[in-house]
Amino acid sequence: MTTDEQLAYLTKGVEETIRVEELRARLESAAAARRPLRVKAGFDPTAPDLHLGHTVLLRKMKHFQDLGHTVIFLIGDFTGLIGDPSGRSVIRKPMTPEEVAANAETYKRQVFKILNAEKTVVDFNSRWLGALTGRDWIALCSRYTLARLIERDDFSKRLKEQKPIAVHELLYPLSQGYDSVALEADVELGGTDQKFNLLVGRDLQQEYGQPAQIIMTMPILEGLDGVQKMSKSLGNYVGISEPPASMFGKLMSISDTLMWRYYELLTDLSRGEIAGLKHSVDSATTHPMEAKKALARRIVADFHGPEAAQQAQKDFEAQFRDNALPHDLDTRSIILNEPLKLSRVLTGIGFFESNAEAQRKMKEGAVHLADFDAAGELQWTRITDPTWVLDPSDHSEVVVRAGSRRLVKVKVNRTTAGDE
RNA sequence: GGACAGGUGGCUGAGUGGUCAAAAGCAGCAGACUGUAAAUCUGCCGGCCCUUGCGGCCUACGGAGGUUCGAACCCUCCCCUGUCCA
Repeated sequence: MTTDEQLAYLTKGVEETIRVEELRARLESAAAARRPLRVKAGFDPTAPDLHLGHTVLLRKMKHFQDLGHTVIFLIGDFTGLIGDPSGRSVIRKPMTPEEVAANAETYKRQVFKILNAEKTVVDFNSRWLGALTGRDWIALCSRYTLARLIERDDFSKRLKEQKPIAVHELLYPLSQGYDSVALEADVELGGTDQKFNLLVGRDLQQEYGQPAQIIMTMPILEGLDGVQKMSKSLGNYVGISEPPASMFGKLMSISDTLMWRYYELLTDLSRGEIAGLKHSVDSATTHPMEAKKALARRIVADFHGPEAAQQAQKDFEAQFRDNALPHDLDTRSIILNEPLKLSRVLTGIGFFESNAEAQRKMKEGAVHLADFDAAGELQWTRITDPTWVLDPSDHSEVVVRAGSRRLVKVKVNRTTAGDE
């Protein structure tokens, strides 16, 4: 591959590269020296539950691996104590080594669905940051200025809005920058929200007599709501370990506009191919829902394989188009000896937060029970009476649905006498 | 250390003695319409209980006390945040 081809491959989908010319030079010198580049990306140790938003970055890391470079998957177990100053933050409780190790394992299990395990170095920044002495910290801090730190968007914004900024938060960019020094990183990847931290790394490396790393920022993926970034805490995410049906369903619920963004960031289709598909939808040749199904199928296949993706689509169509039950219907067992209000059952299986909410939703007509009639046809009955009672002697199992997303089969078991 | 301004439900933000479980907006959930899309309309949106009623009870407006028949609202002390001065 020529350098130009490599550049095109590596910068595809990237929001910003600082600087492309430096990357070119670094690629060339590395090739000449037969030395792989050291490519670093940091991850928070507290959220080992990866979602599609993370895969945008992981894909880019993989591209570097494809070209033979070394990817360092850095777990920020030390910086995790500070917390990235993206909100108001306090000093977090240190995690035990066991917790960190457990999270790292979880990471590996998920990350290697995309990354090549053999070409990935997993490291922890507590290895060097934890070893710094007080003097080392002072030395590190002396190499940067307050004015430059508060240039950071989060800081200047909070300053302007008269919101608090704790002093330790200033250490976050410095610590992350120092990681690059410790690792002698050639390239650091991150989301666009990481730009400031990545730039600090460039500066600090030069302060410590190293060539400045090239930084590449990846777009932040919007969550299912299409507005806020995909995040677990906002609940607008698709986890990469989720079962196929759930992934498929969530992807089908995104807006048509967002669909194109997902096509761009979560599939391997080229821009040209995507544009072609979009044109086909715009000209009413392809129904938008079909385009969305294709997207969902593609993404599910990435993590579960094509057969599972195919099945997920079939189930989806059965459930929402034909009003049937999915194949892998969730089943919950409950113990019930006495008749019990359905509202309590619904709260018990986690459909609703409280009995009060369950009753409210029942009144609103959100709750349905499924039964098979004499002809074996599935019949849905809407239960709007909040006092409706489930009698274990009438039902050994019921299928309940609340809203469009909550659907489960409840097995009603009775304990034998004296078995409490 | 001083002066001043603030701390209300997931967020923004009204309310300054009873009619306040607390306006309004956002977010969320549900219903209708659909393609589990968008837009729109409607309802809900602290908890518990039941006889599901414009029902009863509990908890809640930074914390602790106090005044009052009654406090998010008044008083005292404390904690927290910001601005300016030092």
